[in-house]
Amino acid sequence: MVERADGARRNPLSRDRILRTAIALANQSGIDSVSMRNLAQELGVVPMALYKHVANKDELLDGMIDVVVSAIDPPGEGLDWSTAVRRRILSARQALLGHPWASRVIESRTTPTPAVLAYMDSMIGMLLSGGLSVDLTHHVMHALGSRLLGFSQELFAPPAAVDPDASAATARALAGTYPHLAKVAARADHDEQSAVGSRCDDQFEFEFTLDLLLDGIEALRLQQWSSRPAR
Amino acid sequence: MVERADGARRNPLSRDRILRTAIALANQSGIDSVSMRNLAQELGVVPMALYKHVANKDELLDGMIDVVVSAIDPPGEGLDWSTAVRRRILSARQALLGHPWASRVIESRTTPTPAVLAYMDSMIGMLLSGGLSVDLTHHVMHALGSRLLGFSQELFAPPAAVDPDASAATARALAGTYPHLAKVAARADHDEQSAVGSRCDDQFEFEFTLDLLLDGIEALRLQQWSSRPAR
DNA sequence: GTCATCAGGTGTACGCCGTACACCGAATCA
DNA sequence: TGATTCGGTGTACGGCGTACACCTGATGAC
Repeated sequence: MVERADGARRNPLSRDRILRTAIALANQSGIDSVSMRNLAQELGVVPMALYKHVANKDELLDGMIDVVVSAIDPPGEGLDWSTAVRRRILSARQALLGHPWASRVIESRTTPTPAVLAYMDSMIGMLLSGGLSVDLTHHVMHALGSRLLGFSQELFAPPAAVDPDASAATARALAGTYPHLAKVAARADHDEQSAVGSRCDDQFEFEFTLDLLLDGIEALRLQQWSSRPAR
Repeated sequence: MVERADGARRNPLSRDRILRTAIALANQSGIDSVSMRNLAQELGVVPMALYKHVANKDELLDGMIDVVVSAIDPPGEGLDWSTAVRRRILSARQALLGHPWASRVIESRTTPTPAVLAYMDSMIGMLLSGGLSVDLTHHVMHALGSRLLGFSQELFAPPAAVDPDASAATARALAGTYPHLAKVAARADHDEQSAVGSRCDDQFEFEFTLDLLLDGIEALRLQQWSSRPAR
């Protein structure tokens, strides 16, 4: 009997299986629980076995990112550049939304992965064919930054759990020390929650800023803006 | 002799001295080298001694951030909101520029530190007294995000060292796989460097995007924009 | 059919990390 | 004078990434 029922042979390790398991683990238990040891255990294998398929942990993380980024929709056709870019970015956001760890991992990488490069390349293509100059396109890519991939660098993460009592207390304390902040925060809970820490509508904030940028860029395009002195 | 010359007594540990040493260490050797053990050694003390002054490593990092953020200039007086905010943000950028680790640490924190809260509170005050509605101010704070503190979430860090030969080779390889990207990147090296990986003018990119946002916001203010249906 | 090769999983070990806990000397104060 | 407290010490634990030697079963050449 060459085929055994023990599963080890039926389900051999592979880079792909490792990446998919790592992503599932990160989605479910957070990126911190993705250690080589944990991941190996999840796969029913000894930690060092992973190293036959990924060079090291960095490459593992890169691989995870590539899988997620590759799932972003391709650009739509026959749209003006602005709505095409808008839709694609919102699709990227959608793709990353189920992988809350992804943005943090992408940020922490020092070298872009192939899928990210491909995505950026195609995004640049959309801008250029939309009539933006190479010059403007360059600055636009910087301006959009990580927003291209659908996430924004908020200054601090939203509070995990909301204990109404506790946050009401903090709210009052905050109001004393940080009056302006309290004023805005009080408005920020959208009519349905009462505490300072309650959630904003992330999607709205994201689109608000995205449109602010896209509108500004379109205006620059129309006036044939250039960062270099015309000569 | 109560006063000894051995230095241990003359230079007792203190939270402040720990924080300043940690910041210096991070500036010099990178944030990764700021471990409790390393830091203790730097201070000529045993690792556990630190715990008499900071609760744990997270609190240490928070403290480091607070020191840096507290060094941001106070708001200027007698300016229109937009240039006031612009100057303050650029001052924040200046303050963080000598501490390249700071942005990454700030991003990684889940809870804002007092100094960051104070900074944001005063920034909100500038916006409100500049004539922005509470509603608009809220969205503006989200839109500016980490840019408030003078850094932007670039998608990947600049390549550390530039080997002309190697990057010329990569440039050619890139041009095949990512033609649009190569086109923009080729333009991006500002007339003085030749390779793909060469640096952009970070300061220019930062101000470009900042102005894009501020101009857009001023336009919204003028038209009394509101995210809520007027009633 | 036999044997060398080799891909892929294993076991052990090293040097880091953060930090819990018991300890202890010196200063402080009743 | 004796108890208390403050701040630095020493040891130890469980986690991490991963280098390295090892083994084993499948593959391919003869």
